[in-house]
Amino acid sequence: MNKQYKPREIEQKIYESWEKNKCFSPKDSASKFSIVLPPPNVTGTLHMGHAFQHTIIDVLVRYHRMLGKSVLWQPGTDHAGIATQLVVENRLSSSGVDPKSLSREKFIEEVWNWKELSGNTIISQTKRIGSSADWSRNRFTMDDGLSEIVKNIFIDLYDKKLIYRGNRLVNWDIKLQTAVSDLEVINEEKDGFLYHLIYSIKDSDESIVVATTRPETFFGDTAICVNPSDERYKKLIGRKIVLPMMNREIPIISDEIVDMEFGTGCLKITPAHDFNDYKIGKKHNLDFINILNKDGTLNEKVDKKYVGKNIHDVREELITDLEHLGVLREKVPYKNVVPVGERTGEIIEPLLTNQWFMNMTDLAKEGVDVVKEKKVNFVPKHWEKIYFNWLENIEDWCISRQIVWGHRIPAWFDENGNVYVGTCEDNIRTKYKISDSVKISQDNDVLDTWFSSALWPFSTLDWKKDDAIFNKYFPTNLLVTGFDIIFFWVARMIMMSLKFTGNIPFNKIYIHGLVRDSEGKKMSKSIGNVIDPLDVIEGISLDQLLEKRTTGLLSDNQKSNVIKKTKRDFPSGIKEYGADALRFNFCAMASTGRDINFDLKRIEGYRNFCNKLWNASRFIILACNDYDYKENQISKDSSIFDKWILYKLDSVVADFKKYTTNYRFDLMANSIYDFVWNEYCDWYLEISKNQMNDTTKNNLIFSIVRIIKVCHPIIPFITEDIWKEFYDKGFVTEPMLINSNFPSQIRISKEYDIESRVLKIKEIIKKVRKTRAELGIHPKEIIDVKIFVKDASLLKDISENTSLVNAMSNIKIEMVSQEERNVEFIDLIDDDYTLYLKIRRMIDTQAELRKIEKRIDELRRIIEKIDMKLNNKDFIERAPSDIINQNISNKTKIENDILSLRSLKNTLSD
RNA sequence: AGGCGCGUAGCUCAGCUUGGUUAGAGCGCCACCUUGACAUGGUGGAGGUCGUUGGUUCGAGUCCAAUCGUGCCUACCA
Repeated sequence: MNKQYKPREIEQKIYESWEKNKCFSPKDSASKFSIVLPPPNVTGTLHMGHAFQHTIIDVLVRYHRMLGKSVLWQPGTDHAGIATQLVVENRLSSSGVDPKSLSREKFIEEVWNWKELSGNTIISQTKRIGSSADWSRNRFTMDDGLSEIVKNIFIDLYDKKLIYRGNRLVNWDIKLQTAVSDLEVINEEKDGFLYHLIYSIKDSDESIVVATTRPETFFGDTAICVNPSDERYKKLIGRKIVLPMMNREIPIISDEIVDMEFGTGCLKITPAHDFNDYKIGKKHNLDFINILNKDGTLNEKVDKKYVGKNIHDVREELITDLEHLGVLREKVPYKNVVPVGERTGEIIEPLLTNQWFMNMTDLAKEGVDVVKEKKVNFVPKHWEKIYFNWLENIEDWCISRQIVWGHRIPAWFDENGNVYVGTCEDNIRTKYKISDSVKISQDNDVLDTWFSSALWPFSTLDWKKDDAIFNKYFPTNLLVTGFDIIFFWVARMIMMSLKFTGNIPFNKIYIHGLVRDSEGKKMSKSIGNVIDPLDVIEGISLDQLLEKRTTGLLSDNQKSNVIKKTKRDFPSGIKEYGADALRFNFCAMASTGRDINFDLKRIEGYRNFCNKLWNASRFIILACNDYDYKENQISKDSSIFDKWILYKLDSVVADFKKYTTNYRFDLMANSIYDFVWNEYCDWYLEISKNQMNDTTKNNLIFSIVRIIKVCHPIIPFITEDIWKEFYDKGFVTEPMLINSNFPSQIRISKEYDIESRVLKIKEIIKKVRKTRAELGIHPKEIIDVKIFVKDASLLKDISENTSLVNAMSNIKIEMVSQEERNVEFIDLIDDDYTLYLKIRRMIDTQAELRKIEKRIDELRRIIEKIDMKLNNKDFIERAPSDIINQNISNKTKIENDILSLRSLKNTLSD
């Protein structure tokens, strides 16, 4: 074995051997554990969020696999309609091809080509972090099988009248020229103005003033609305105003929705271009005047001068015109919220269009019920509120998109606009008895990507195709995902599974936090603060990192800042830490759903941990080189230390189980870290050096094998590599760790005082070390120590282990049978024993005395506090007796400490 | 505006559900140590009035109320 742990040399080879040996396919077993991967975008690359999520999943998957279950981790990717289409369009454009010049078929072919080219990137990256998904079952939402299910489900929902076609106001992205989901619209606060416009009232000299942030929509106004109880305007209700420039008459109506306090208390209504106005328009039966073309230009319904101009460009021009006409009364600065398309950054326009909708009322109710009935549970629980809130306010889902990459809607129109839904043209003609003479053509729209994602938990598990697979693995045990995706995925998966399989898709939903940069900012290409998980695994030079971070920035003037920060935070780039360290870090940071601030120093710590584990294994291999290990069991004549370490290891095993059930991966990681480093390496391995007999050798091997197993789900690569060494040495018989069994508790000892006995010995060693360090006595100088032991069991333990105590604190110990008072010695006093240290040489006496005084004062204050409790009648009467006893024994202990300190003080003062 | 989090050591975070050790960890810092698994290491240490104020209680980092700071989500009054 190498002296140093080098992840680069082992990780890829190990992953290949797992794949070659088909380790990720489910084993045959009665009990199962299954999980579907929320499909990542096929055009994307792996980011920290994926890496975090995959780590959590993989820990659970590997653990359950080691428990001997049939484990299926179902992977795959999502076709991401709009995002993918944009990528391909941009590629075509930059190679000089106008995407719009291609036919639908040709364009789709281009997308498939691109998918073949880039679609595997994220998969190979996922493998690089060790994900043990069953790649032989990899699925893609546009695959034939999945597409078939999508189509059939659409038809079924249509036949059940849950999907319908309607002319409604939708969020329209004028750049993409498609409807987008309101989840894909970001509301941004922007500086704007509140424009006060004067409309004159027909057949009178009077006028009315409306306030608006979007004056350009006035071309489409079809009413003015005031509050019915507004004294200022009451008399005007029912009158008409004349729309300036247009000379169109529109009524003044009234509705309680109008806030009298805001603006002028007078609202212009543009039903075809505003969601609230739409509702008012419906309620009051107003005209709906659409003033917009699909590309965002104004149509012939507006003043001639403005026809063909982009609605986002005309505001200034229009305001000038209105000012000339005397229509503009004032312009008040105002912060308003503007809806912006997530993908394009374009202002989203509400637009009246024909779209396909899914009625969500009943589906949502069932989705709420299963969570209320605890059939589906969120971890952490508070996310269910978010879930309820969304489902309880849900509107019908607009499922059609005006793009070409995606599942084409299985609907056909005849020349009169009648709609027919079926699997194909032939099916339609039979189903609806349409003769061949009638021309029909398929709808050009495709389905929202999330429609197919909603089916993912059952469509990927061979629903209606392979009952054996489906019945075995569905419902899945768990969904691991980010909170930002609760609506996109979680809610819709639940609703669609209930509808079509009659069952929930998973019974637990673990919601993890966001991975942020070290300052807590969201990682984003446009801010230039992204850290790629692959770069943490394999390392990256500063130059390459700078190049990565300065491409894709929002603006050029950010560049120098990004360069400065990157140089400050990563002066020599990023070192190679390996996938295991990254995974351990994610586990350690995964507390109760909190966001993670990504800290490289922390990763380094876990890389060091890997090195520690590596070297502990190496030590045991070297130490046991001559030992013929064949019995996988505990020797009868184990020392208390042998028993103690197995006892501690047992509780780590128990912890692991507990922390998988309550999803506390941070505590799991800490439990392992603390045990391996602070107990096993710092104490047991050091102790073993002083008692390197066959029993200990046996116990070293027995324990390290168990440790490697327990560590494997978190850090699979290094443990599998160490396992190979163990296999070669005959420590284990199973060739691959991934296929081995997770340790169960062995409940090693019936001697329940083992831990406290070992603790005593550790305490003696630590006391000596501490005194030595405080007095500045060189580590190499052997101190003469006498010990008087009152407790019989301790007396036995010490006499049997004097050489060990000597070696670990570099002293020469002598057992004495009575108290010794001697000025040459300082006393370290405890309940059960007193230590006398012969200190010949002292350094900086004054500083030492000051420290001792300070410490004595501290301890006195603590005693005062305890006394206050003990002297309090209420405390004695009301507090439970074990608490009182605890306080009493603490007091004794602290008093002993003070005595020891006084002895030290006296010795020093002499 | 409403909802949900967060505020504990220089930094990143546990601990709060179920109140009771001298409030913990990693990193960083200081001193010493190139001892045969590991300097990606060892030994020891310094560092915290648990955001603030009140309340409940024998006892509050933990429960309650208020308040300040901060982050996110939802909805928006045009």
